[in-house]
Amino acid sequence: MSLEHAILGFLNYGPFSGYDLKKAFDTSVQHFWPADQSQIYRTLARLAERGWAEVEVVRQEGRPDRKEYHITATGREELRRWLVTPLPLEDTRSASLIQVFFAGQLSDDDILAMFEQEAEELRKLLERYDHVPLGAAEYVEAVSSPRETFFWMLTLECGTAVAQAHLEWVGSVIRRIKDKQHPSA
Amino acid sequence: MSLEHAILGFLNYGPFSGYDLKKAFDTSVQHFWPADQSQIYRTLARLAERGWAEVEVVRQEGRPDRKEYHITATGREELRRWLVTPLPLEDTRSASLIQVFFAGQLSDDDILAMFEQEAEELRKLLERYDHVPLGAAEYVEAVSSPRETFFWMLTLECGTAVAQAHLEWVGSVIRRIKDKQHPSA
DNA sequence: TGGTACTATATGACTAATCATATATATGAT
DNA sequence: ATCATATATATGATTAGTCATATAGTACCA
Repeated sequence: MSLEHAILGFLNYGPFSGYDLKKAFDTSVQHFWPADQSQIYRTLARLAERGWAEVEVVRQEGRPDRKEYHITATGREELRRWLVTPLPLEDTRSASLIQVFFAGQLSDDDILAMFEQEAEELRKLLERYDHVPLGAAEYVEAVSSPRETFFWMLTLECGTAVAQAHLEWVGSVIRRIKDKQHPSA
Repeated sequence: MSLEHAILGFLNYGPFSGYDLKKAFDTSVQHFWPADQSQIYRTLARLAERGWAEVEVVRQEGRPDRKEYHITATGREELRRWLVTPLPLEDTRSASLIQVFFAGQLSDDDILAMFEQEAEELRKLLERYDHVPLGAAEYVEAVSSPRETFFWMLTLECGTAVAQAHLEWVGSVIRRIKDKQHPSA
């Protein structure tokens, strides 16, 4: 499971609580692996069960107790093993391409609206990508290794490149439909 | 649920059995919506429950009976409603980007191997895309509307454009690492 | 005193999808 | 004979992920 290994990746930088992890996910890897709070907690419990992490309950003043998870030697081995394991290409599941596939029976106006809307979403996505580095700044400082930061930024580059290509394709489709360069029946 | 509507889309062309649908999915929309056989059957049962399709048992000579599903008027309405409903951008889940994110701790050789492997997978994917039209030819003939075919081909165009952009990004990363244009620590 | 917000963890219910497997009929090849 | 293959449908078990909700401590403000 990938979430397990993403969490191990963070734990390898230092101890995290579930609460910490949720914030870390939301500000750094959310654009390619969104994580649900309850799933993070359940996965942490599983990591402990498997011996990949150990729990330390930390009392705090003025705040509820935290359960800090520390990566173990076995956990490090498992992380390393997974990081060098070739992954099969994940298969895409795009509901919006289902809409495109069956769009022939809609009017050109409906279709145009559909694509315009998708273009709009993609532009918003690209803008959100622009703001990720600000959110991740905290973790960049904490780890503060230019090498780590380089690879963090690569993930953003990838998302941007793919979204841009997608947006360009949508643009080309809109142009063709506006110019009536597509079969009407 | 998208699978429901993808199935409705096919039923709108004519009656299908679960067996037919599985073949139709595998040869036409699999590249953006792979569908499991057992899930198709369960979903068909649900479509009938909801009144979006009706079952007709067809006896055959020399073969087991087929259960043909026919779309109903309500089913057509539902399909039409869904097709014009704006969909939120689905969030990406890329395990391989998790690997990239935490790749900093690996050696350059390990990292290079990882990206080379991904490039290889993407090239294979692009080649598979080239062969989709042949598989879909049967359905192109059955429906035989240039307009329908146009939108079918658009989904392939999209997949190709995105995969190509992805591959180009991987290539640029490989080049930078080979040229040592990245932080070593 | 009440309200809100933040920190922190946890569980129950559900859904979509996958995997393995079962069942049955018939054809054609070895 | 028997084995593989194609046609055809179905169920049980499991997993990953989502959503809603519960609980509880503390702080700060009105």
